[in-house]
Amino acid sequence: MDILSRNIQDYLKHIYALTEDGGAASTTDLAARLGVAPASVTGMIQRLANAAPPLVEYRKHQGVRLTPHGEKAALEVIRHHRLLETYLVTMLGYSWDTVHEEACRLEHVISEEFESKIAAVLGHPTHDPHGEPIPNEALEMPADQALPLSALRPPQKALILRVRTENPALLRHLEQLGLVPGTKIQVVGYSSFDQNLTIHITQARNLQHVIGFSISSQIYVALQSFP
Amino acid sequence: MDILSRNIQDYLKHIYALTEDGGAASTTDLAARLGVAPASVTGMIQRLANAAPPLVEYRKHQGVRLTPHGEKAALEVIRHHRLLETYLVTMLGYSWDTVHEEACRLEHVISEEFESKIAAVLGHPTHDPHGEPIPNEALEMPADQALPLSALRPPQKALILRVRTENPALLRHLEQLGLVPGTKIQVVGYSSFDQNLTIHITQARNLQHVIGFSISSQIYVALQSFP
DNA sequence: TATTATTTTTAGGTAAGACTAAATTATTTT
DNA sequence: AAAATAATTTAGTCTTACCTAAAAATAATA
Ligand SMILES: [Mn+2]
Ligand SMILES: [Mn+2]
Ligand SMILES: [Mn+2]
Ligand SMILES: [Mn+2]
Repeated sequence: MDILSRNIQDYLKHIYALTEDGGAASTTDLAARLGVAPASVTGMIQRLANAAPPLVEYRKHQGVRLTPHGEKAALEVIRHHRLLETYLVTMLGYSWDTVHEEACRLEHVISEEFESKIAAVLGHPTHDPHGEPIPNEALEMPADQALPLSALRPPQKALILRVRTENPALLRHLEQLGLVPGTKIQVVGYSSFDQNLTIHITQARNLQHVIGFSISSQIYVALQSFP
Repeated sequence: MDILSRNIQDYLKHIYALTEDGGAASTTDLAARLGVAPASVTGMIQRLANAAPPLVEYRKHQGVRLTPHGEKAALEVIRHHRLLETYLVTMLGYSWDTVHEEACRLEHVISEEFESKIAAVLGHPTHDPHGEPIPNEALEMPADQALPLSALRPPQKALILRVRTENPALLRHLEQLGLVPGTKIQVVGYSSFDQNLTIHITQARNLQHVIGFSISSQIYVALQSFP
């Protein structure tokens, strides 16, 4: 298993995302993310587990997690992806809702030379246009203590760090609302019935929005010191 | 045959190159260029000929040529390739002997948006770093009346237009000799025994090189008006 | 705990695109 | 024209990566 096919690279990338916070990645979740039948995932998972060296650790019906080898390979793809997104937005004027698709194709074919050249041109960025951390050249992921906006309650204040979606329509929506990385906000309302949050955008005088859980759980923030 | 696989795209590109000056492309030549067994080429050619619409015209043992459909597809890939090469050299500092490989992978995955963005950034270039013409947006190939340097005899003068090789070692060699697009030269010697040409570089006082046919036939020039 | 419902795996198939070895066809040479 | 050589095609396999349908295992519910 010397050179990894682009399909395998995508599998590893998605397994990484699904296992980032602890648990194992289930067959169904992977199938949904990859747009593929669950049976196909089972087949691929078995190949990844039987590879030499193994890329995932797998116990039937228990889901998968990455081995150190698999994680390294995943981080390499993720670095490519996020550097590319940054490059496309910064240097070629892509909008943040369209970069993902392009980067998802390019990530598998660029050389290490290309990677290091765009990293240099960009000044070795640590975060992509959505605020996602970019692993450094040694593939270490910059740590941050982000938590989902959905976990906040009034009157907590926070700084938006990243937006964890690739959905172009949602990204355009968030941009319209001003809920982008770098924005300072305050939670000013919460409804326990539907989990809606009312968000006030600190910089703007009377701008506030009511957002549902499916949005607030995708936005990651850093809590601001609070008197 | 709606979307063409990258393998098919490469086949079409190489068929274009082999048929550019008239004739048909033979199975063996294609196999050599693609780094694949002749039998594999036969298999692929049959698929290309039976596609709807057909991409090549094929008669057993007679070689192939592109249909108008196939040619359009080939030119699309060639435009991608040459724009990419130009971008990599101009914007990312690649050297002209290393761009080919990178462009050959990227050409199959960039979107039309990417194509038009880099074309715009570069100011819609008409030639790539090797002097090869870049088809315009309508996929029309800019015409030029280039002829191989190997066809010249003393004391003809010429301007180097392009270098038709992807061989990194040869490209580095030519750069060293100063035989790059834009250079003005004069043929000052010819040996009918080995077809060697002695080339004088006009700009430089006493710089001249003896080059063999396998090099001079790869360099394309425009004849300079001659008294 | 027994029965459903959900999730996951197995079994059997397909399509691309490559390979090798053997068979054919074309082209040269004698 | 026959024989030898070179080029091309056919036949039979292989790998990757997907699919559907059926079987099996796990989780949820009565
Ligand atoms: Mn991808
Ligand atoms: Mn991103
Ligand atoms: Mn290519
Ligand atoms: Mn070129």
